[in-house]
Amino acid sequence: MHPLQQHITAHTSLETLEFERLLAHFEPVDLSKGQLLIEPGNKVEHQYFVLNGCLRTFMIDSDGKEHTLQFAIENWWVSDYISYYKETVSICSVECIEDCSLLKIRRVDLEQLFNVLPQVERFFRRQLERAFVAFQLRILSNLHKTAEERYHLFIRSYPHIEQRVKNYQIASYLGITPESLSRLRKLRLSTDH
Amino acid sequence: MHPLQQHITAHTSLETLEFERLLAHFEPVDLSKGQLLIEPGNKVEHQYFVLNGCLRTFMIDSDGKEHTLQFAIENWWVSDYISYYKETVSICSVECIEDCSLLKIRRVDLEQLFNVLPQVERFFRRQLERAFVAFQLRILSNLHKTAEERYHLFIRSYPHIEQRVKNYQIASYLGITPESLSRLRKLRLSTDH
DNA sequence: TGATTTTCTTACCATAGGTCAATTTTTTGG
DNA sequence: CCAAAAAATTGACCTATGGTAAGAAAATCA
Repeated sequence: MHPLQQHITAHTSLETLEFERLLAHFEPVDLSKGQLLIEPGNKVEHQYFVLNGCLRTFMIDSDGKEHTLQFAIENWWVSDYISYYKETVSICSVECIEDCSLLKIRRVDLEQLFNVLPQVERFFRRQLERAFVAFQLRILSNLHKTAEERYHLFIRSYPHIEQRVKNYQIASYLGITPESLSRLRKLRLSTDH
Repeated sequence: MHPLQQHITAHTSLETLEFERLLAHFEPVDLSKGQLLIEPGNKVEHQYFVLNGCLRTFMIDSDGKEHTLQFAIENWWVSDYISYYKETVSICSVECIEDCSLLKIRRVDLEQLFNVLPQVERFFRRQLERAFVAFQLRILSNLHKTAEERYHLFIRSYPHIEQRVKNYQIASYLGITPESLSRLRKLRLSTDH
């Protein structure tokens, strides 16, 4: 079964014929490590399903510092969702941390499909519910957990991501400097938590 | 026009007959200032539309400190969305900051309605898109802005909320202590930013 | 494989924001 | 309208994390 079909049907029932109608609107995108899928200042007309590889959505602030909003690996969706939904130019970058093989779909095409395939709209609504919950939990986590607790929560929650990304990228996801992360990691090695 | 109908049709087209079918599934809830709409440890089966009043969703951590996820006033939706969507018992409280008049709908009823009224599902999907964007922006904001910047962003973004809630509640939304907020405010008075 | 670039670590000092405790101000409810 | 409770402020001190800089380690690529 197609990885996208498997992914969708894990969450929402969808006939094979319906899936094929949906799939027809996706186009493959292949990028190599280091390339940018989305650059700041452009319209964001697509979202992307990850077949293979690892990516990161991040913002560069006025001091030149990077802030990571999300990582994405196989079977995750990625885009600059702020700009995708607001229909504004991107404020974030999406970079390939590894060589990537993606499927892209245009927002307007997807919204057209919602009119004829209600189960597709349902899938994306549920996807959004899960993402929304994840971000609410992350806000709570940032509000009351220490950097060390957030780091350990991160590696427990995403062990397969931790191994594929740089520490400075994890630091920018946690909201600390690479130096602070390095200190936390050192601490942990000696006290074996 | 009913405030809920006005709110929905501002975002998604919906026939009056469809609206009435939806409205039939809402029930009024009236609470007075200080009462809890949702208490930790219970199932969260409803979400609520605010007709009148002001509420706050917050979590109490293991140190007894409060962390505010959202405020809600007229024409906003409120619940403990983490538990509502995950279908787990609540980890958050929702309290009435003022006397409140709400309309509640049960999640299972709403999902039934999605099957017969696609425009209702569409409305809630779009609602979720907007909320998702707001939370992504808040994450970015927490990652790189100082407490002072976040405070001023808050009062610029929600001037009508700022006037209706306590400073310690704003502090717990920003992720700082009431004492720190007090110091920021003092600073600002003298340097008129 | 070796040279170059990138990432990670460490040390030292700086600072935003936290903690605690006392006081003042505001709000609440009888 | 007043007493009590809640909220806000202030001051003194503290701590987690940031900033900077330099060297070590790891990754990249010609």
